[in-house]
Amino acid sequence: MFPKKIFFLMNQPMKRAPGPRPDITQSHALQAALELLQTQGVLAVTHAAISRATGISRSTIYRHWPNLEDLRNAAIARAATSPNNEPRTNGPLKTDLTWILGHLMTALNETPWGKIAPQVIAVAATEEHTRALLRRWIEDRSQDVKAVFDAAAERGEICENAPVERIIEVAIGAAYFRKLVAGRQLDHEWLDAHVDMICGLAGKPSLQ
Amino acid sequence: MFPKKIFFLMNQPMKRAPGPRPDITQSHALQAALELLQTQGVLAVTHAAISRATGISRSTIYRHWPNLEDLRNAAIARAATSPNNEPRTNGPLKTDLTWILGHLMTALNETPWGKIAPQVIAVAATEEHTRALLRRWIEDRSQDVKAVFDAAAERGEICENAPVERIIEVAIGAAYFRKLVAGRQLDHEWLDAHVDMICGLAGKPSLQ
DNA sequence: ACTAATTTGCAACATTTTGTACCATATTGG
DNA sequence: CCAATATGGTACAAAATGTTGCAAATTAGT
Repeated sequence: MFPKKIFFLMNQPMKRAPGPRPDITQSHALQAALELLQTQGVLAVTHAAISRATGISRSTIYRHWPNLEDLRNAAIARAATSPNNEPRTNGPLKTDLTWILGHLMTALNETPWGKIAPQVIAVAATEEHTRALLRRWIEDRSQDVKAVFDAAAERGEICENAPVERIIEVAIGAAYFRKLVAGRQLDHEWLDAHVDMICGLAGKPSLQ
Repeated sequence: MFPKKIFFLMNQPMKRAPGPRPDITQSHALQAALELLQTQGVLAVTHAAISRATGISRSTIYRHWPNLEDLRNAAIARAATSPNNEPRTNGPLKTDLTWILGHLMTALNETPWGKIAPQVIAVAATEEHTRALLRRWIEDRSQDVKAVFDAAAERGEICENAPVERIIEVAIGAAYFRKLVAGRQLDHEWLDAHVDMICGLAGKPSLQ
């Protein structure tokens, strides 16, 4: 017992956690919350529903997240982890734009983010953390596109007085609006036409 | 009593409704629901909250709308009534676009619709009627802009192979995204630059 | 293998909200 | 004044949030 006491005194926290890994339960619960959010909206994300879906008891869920809002935020945060999209900045502007906006398109079409984004936007209107998360996501995407434009500018492919910030906003905003608000499809036909349009806004007429 | 009986037999329904005008209670309740939706999101729209805000009893609210979803939809429908924006189609494209997109700007900035739109978009993901309402609103705005473009085309101000449908989507979508998703400001400076951009997409180079 | 820490599941409980039903009351057209 | 109707209040069942206490299962360290 003597060495144990020494050990205890040395690193006070004694942190290691036994019991079934909380990571697993957390992961399951968040996954279930995310699916409810995707398929049935904010109102359907309840402790009872998650418990039914995962088999995790209600009290355990309360232990991990003190209230429902925290759980929702955690689930949203998990879906908002940016896919590491290295933007390509070698080729001509049109090629690079097709690459990076194609990534945005698949993110909206095929990842959880695309499905929960409308809910996130609604929650962000009244909830601080979610608002920050949304801003961050948009900022990240904007930076990706900006990198493409900066490289194109360096190669002299861009009209000097082009309002790059606004063009980026239009490039991303139109995709969001078409898919999430208007409920129309984002496909390769759309992508090509969209990229043409954006290039037309920024590129030098002589290069088109 | 004889004439009364005759009257009764003549127009059977006997429809007139005594008691305090239901229109007023309905109006108050919907107004309260709308304000809750604007300030605190979907989750805050409850019978109790509306009752507290208006003084109308809970049972009366239930009589008017059998469940909460109906009440929400009614409140949303009330805010979605299109402001009768007669688009101007006389002047040059740039002037007309500034007029109609200025109306869109003020709608997003100053009407209830601008504040509840994020909530509406979220609800529309899982609720049929709201989805239809949202589509309708967007369709109406698109038609306004389209009228401007059609008139400009008639005057020969528009490049013939310009993808008008896509340009309209971008014109409206960018405003939505900037205001509702990115949380940035729509002001006259933005409007002028945006109109310039849109004109650049559609107009003949010779006219600019 | 044993101990001790920690997580989990279960049950009980108070509170809030949705939704229903009934009854007395106030209002109003005829 | 009468009859129809809307309203307010209360009572009630069901579901959801959030809290608390306790027994059982799991696991790191000795």
